[in-house]
Amino acid sequence: MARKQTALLGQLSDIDLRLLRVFRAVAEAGGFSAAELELNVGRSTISRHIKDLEVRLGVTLCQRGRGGFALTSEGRQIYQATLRLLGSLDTFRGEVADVHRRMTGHISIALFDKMVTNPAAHISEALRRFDDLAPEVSLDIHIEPINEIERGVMEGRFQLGVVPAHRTSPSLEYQHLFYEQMYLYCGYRHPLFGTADISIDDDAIRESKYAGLGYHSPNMEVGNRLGLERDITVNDQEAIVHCLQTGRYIGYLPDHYAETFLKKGEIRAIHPQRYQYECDFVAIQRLSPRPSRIVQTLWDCLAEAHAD
Amino acid sequence: MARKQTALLGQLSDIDLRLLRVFRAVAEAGGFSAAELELNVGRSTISRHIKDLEVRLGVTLCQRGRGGFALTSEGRQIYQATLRLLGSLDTFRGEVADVHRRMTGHISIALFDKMVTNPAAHISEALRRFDDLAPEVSLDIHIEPINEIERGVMEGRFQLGVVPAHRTSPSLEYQHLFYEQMYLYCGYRHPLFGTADISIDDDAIRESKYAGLGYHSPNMEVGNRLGLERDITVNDQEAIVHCLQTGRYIGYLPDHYAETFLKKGEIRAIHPQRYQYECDFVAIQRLSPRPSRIVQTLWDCLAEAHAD
DNA sequence: GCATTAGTTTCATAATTGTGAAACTAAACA
DNA sequence: TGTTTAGTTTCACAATTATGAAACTAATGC
Repeated sequence: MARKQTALLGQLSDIDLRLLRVFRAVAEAGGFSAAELELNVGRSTISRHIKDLEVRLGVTLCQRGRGGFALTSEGRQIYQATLRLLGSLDTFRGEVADVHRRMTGHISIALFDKMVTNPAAHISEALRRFDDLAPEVSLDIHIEPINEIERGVMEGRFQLGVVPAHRTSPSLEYQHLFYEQMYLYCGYRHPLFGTADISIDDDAIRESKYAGLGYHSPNMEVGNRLGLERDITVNDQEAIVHCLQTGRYIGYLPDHYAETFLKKGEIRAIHPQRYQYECDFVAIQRLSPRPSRIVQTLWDCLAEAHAD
Repeated sequence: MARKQTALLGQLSDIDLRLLRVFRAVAEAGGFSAAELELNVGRSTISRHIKDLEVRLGVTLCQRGRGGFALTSEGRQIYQATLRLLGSLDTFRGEVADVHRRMTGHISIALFDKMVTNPAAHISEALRRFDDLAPEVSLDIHIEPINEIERGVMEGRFQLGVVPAHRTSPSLEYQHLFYEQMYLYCGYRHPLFGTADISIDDDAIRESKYAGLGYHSPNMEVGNRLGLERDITVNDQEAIVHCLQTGRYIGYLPDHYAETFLKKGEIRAIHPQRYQYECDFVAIQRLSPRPSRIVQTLWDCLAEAHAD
C-alpha cells in the first residue's frame, strides 16, 4: 500500500497542472457545483479530475456531497502547496515575458540612402510595427552605401541591411522588399534637354558625360552595360543631382527621387522607355549564426510591411 | 505576430513540463545527441520537443547543428527560469510527501479488553504495520467495554474500535478480524468440578449460579439463550474468574484467557462440546463522514494483519 | 570530394487525455 | 415520504500528444 503510493508519488512531477487548477477552483468555490461556472466544465468532469488527483497524490482532499463541502486537513495542506506551486508557475511565466520584452541589446541596421521618398518603400511602416512588438529594443539606424552595408552585415556590425540587389553572397540571406524604377536624366542646360527622345540614340548617350556611382551597384552595372564610362564618380544620388544641374552630365536617378526636380523643370528623363531599369531592394542578414529573435522579428516586420 | 505570441504565452500555464525537462536535459548535455541517452528517446523526438517549446515560448533557445550547440542569450535566461520552476515542483512534491508522512492529528481507538492473550488476535501486528506506514501519527489506545466503544465511535471520540460482534448499527461499518472460542467453566470447589461431562445436563447447569456480563454482549446473548439468569453481574472477564474461584458460580470465558487458570487446576471446562460458542471480533468505524486517510490506513492494517 | 554526424521534417500509428450524456447514489429539504 | 440537489460512475467519442521510421539537409572532418 505504501509502496504503491510512493510509486505514484514518483510520477508526481509530470502531473497535469490542470488537475491542480481544478482543485484550486473547487476549493475556492466551495464545491463542485459552484466550480462549474468557474471552470466551464460539467460536474462529472470535475468529479473525475478531483478523484484522479486524489489517486495521484494518495490523499483525500475533501469531503463532499449533499452534506456539504469541506477540505480535509490534508486537503488544506495540499491547497496551500498548490497555491505556492501555481505562484511559481506565474513567476516563470513572468520571467518568460521578461525575456520577451527585454530582448535588449541593441541592434544596428544599415539602410541604403534615398529610400524615404519611394512610395513603394515601407521602411517606416516596418519600423513602426517593430516598435510595437519590441518597444524596448534599442535600434541604431545607419545610412550607408551598399558595400558598407554588406560588409557591415557580414562582419556583424549590422544585424540587418536594406540594399538594392546587385550581387549575392552565399553567406547572406536575402528577402525581396520592393522595386525602384530608375531613369536616365539630364539637366536643363544639357544639350539633350531640348532634344526629342526619338532623336536620341546610344551614340548621343555615350557622347554625354556620365555621372555614376563609384562602387559596385546596379547603377554601376547598368552604366557598364551601356558602355557608359564614368566621367565623374560620386557616392551618393544627391551628388548626381548636383552634376545634372551643371548641365554637363547625364545620370540615373530613382523616379521618386527625381520627381521634385522634374517638377521644377530642372531636369528631364531621357527616352524613359529605353534608358531605365528596375531595381530590386532586398533585406539582407547573415545566414550563420542564425539571427536573434529580435532581428528575426524586424526581418518579418519588413516582409509584412512590404507584402503585396 | 505579437498578438499570436502573447496568445501562446497566455497558454503557457498549461505547458507540458516534460518539454521543459527535455530542454533542461539538452542544455545540460550540451546537445541533442548527448541528451538521447539521458532522455531515452530519439533525436527526432527531442528535436520536435525543443522546436515545440520554442514555438510556445516564442523564443529561440539554442543554436544547434553540426556546427555545435550553444544556448542563446534568451535560452540561458529561460534555462535559469526553468531550473527555478522545476525546483518549485520538487518542493511541491516534497510538501505532498510531508503531508503523506505526517498525517498527524491524533487518532484515538478503543479496544475490547482481554484480547492480548488470544493467538488469533494480531492487534499488535496491525499496530506495528501502522507504525511503519505512519510513524508520526500519534495514537491513543483505550481499553473499554463494548457499549462504551460503540458509543465512542459513533460520537467521534474514537475513530476506530475493535469489539466482539453482537449487534449492528446502520451508522457503522464493520470488518471481521478474528474469532474467539468461548467455553463454560467452573472452579475447583464447584459441585460440577468432579462430575463427568456425560452426567451434566441443562438442568444441572441451570441449577448452578451463573456469572455473566451485565451489558449487551455475546456473553449476555448466550446466557439468555441457555436460560441462565445472572446470579451476579460483572463488567469484566477478570471478575468472572474471581467468581469461578469462589466455587459457587459457573461462567463463560475465552479459552485463551482461561488457559492459565486451567493449567493451575483452578478451573475446568464444563462439557465443552455442548456449552461453547464462537465470538466474532470486528473492527468498527463510522460510515459518515468518511474516515480520514490515516484511519483508513489503520483499518487496512488490521485487515492485513488478520488476513487468513 | 566524400563520408560522417547532428539535427529536421513528414508520415503513420499508438496511447493518453478530456469531455458530455446518461444513469445512478446518497443526503438534505419540504 | 417524495423531491431536489450534489456528486459518482460508466460509456462512447473526439482531440491531443508522443513516438520511431524514413528521408532529408547542412556542416564538419578526413
